[in-house]
Amino acid sequence: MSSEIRVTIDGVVHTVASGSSAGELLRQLANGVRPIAARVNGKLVDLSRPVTEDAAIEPVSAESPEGIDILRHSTAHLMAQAVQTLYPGTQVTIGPTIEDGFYYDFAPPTPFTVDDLPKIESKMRELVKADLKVQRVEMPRQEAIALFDSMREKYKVEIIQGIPEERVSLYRQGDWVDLCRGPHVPSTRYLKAFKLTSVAGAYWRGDEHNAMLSRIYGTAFPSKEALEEHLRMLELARARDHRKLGREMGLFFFDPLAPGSPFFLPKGAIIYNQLIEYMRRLYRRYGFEEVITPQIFKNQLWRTSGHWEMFRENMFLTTDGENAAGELDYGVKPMNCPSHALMYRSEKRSYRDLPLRLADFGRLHRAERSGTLHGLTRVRAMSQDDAHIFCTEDQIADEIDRNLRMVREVYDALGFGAIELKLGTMPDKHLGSVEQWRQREEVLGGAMRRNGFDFELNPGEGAFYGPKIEIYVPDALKRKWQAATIQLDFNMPERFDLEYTASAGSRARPVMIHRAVLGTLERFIGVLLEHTAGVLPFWLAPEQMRVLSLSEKVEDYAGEIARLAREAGFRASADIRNEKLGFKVREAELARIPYMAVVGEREAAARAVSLRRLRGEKSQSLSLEAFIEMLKAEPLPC
RNA sequence: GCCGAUGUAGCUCAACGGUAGAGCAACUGACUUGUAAUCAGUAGGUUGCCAGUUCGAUUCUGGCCAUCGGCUCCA
Repeated sequence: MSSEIRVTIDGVVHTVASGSSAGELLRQLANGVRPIAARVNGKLVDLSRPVTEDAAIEPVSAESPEGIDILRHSTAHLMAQAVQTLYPGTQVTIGPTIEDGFYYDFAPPTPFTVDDLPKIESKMRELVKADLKVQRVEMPRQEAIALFDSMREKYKVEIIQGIPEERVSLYRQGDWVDLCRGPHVPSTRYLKAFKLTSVAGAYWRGDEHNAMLSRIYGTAFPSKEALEEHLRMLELARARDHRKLGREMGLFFFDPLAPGSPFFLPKGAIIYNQLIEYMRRLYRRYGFEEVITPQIFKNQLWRTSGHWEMFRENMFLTTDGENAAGELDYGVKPMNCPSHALMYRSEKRSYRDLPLRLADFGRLHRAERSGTLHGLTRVRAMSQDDAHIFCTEDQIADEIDRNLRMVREVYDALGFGAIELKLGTMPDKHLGSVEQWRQREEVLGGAMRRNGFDFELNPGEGAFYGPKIEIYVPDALKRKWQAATIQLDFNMPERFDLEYTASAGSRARPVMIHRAVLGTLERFIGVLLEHTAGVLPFWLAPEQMRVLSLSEKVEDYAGEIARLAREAGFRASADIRNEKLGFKVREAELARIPYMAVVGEREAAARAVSLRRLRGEKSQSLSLEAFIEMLKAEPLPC
């Protein structure tokens, strides 16, 4: 073994003694850096890691993405140490970092509550002050199992038993130790800016049949300033919560008598219906035909479709009252696909009819578990911009293309920059052969690539009847919600025995594609409100223009302007109350009205308006005709 | 459904084992207004619901309902 090695730091090669730590080498040979970890030959390691071979060494700063991740992971350890110190008998499980923070799942004698957080935080600060060295220890797997077994950490034992490597690494700080791959900060004193944010229940290994653990969420940053900035951002995001905006803007409300079922007030209904009208215009261009289908079906339909088996617990069941035994022999539809299958089957179909694209804004009801409801984004009563495409297997690729183009057009038009696509692949329970699945997954993947979409795999998350494209959009707090979806279905046509006559006169089975672009309108509106902070594009704004009068003397003129705007097809009103202009402006701003037309005696005399735009700094004077023309020039997305 | 929390006037929030209060909104009046809140007055509540403890419960306890943060599920 050579006693000298060559290390490259900042592009300069140094010859040094083997065995110095990465931290020492960086301190001596790199200029003025204060790393919390190091990257040696591309691999993240502790600063204390000895370097024993030729290597390129880079510092990892607390501010770098990897550094922040290490900081958060180390803070999770710090929290676990504090928790086990304060609550003896608590077992540790896992504590990963997540976007913007970390969590750690514990098995405590009694679940934690938010009241425990300040106590834990102050114990963490004590441990930071104690400046405990964080040391890596490697040992054979069996030895680690014995160690954690002696500590009665049964979850850790289970985790290590699942690790294939023969040696595992542990990290020790003070008298506390945890299994961990690392790396970590050199000492607890590096952890200066953290906050515990919430507690939650979480199932061991994410399975609801397992024990419920007690999870504590927290976050950490390289500096107090960065932490405070993050907390400020969270505050701002909460101001954009669609539930808050819905109340403030008078769009919708909920009543405990219909849990999970929004009531859309007149203004909210405008947004809802404008989105539907937008989709209808697109349908004309993209070749969809809208249909209207029943709401309630005999259970026989759900047995045929498979919903009885797969979805019954999420269905509202009912009866027409004529059933002598009092059975719930009808089900309220949770999806439109069975109706469309019946519609397909209502006529003899030829290959010349395909693709048949049936669109449906029908109302759907799903008995979602009570704990899962969430404002407009997770509801029990909803409509989707739903459609089912019946086509031949050869037509699938074209249809996927068509729908991906539609997705792009819609999300661009509505200003969603950051949509996330995933390909849900073959689940454990599936119909069809692995080869068929791989080929069909490739059809979807190929279509996404062809249309210039990046996507990730969502392994095993396809439907049992076929793979699917899932499109996610984030809310104000970066939670992802699935909106658009495109799913291939080879099962439903089978169950309903759907057929078409092929060109050769033979019988063939069509493929069914389930797809939605906005997804559920309720959810979409929720996410859209959070994206726009309620400042909607002109065509979606519930009230597009409001005339603000300065005094009683111009009441008539104000009313006339609103009337002219309404006659031109706009949603307009006049505020002729006895209030100061500032007050009226403020209310119009809070209602997010795109245009405010201020009129006083000056404007009335000149038949003009003083135009103020929403969130506008200054006003602009223009003639009444020019103003109406300006409204008319506002674009529709299509 | 599970874990934790919350529920007081339309909204945002106080208070408390002994008759529940503010700001905004609503209503009435005055002011006649120039680009994000004019002033004054009036009215508004079985403190989510149902039990229990207590001389007395909005407050303490239990159950239920709803909501919020997560988990699971999912558009």
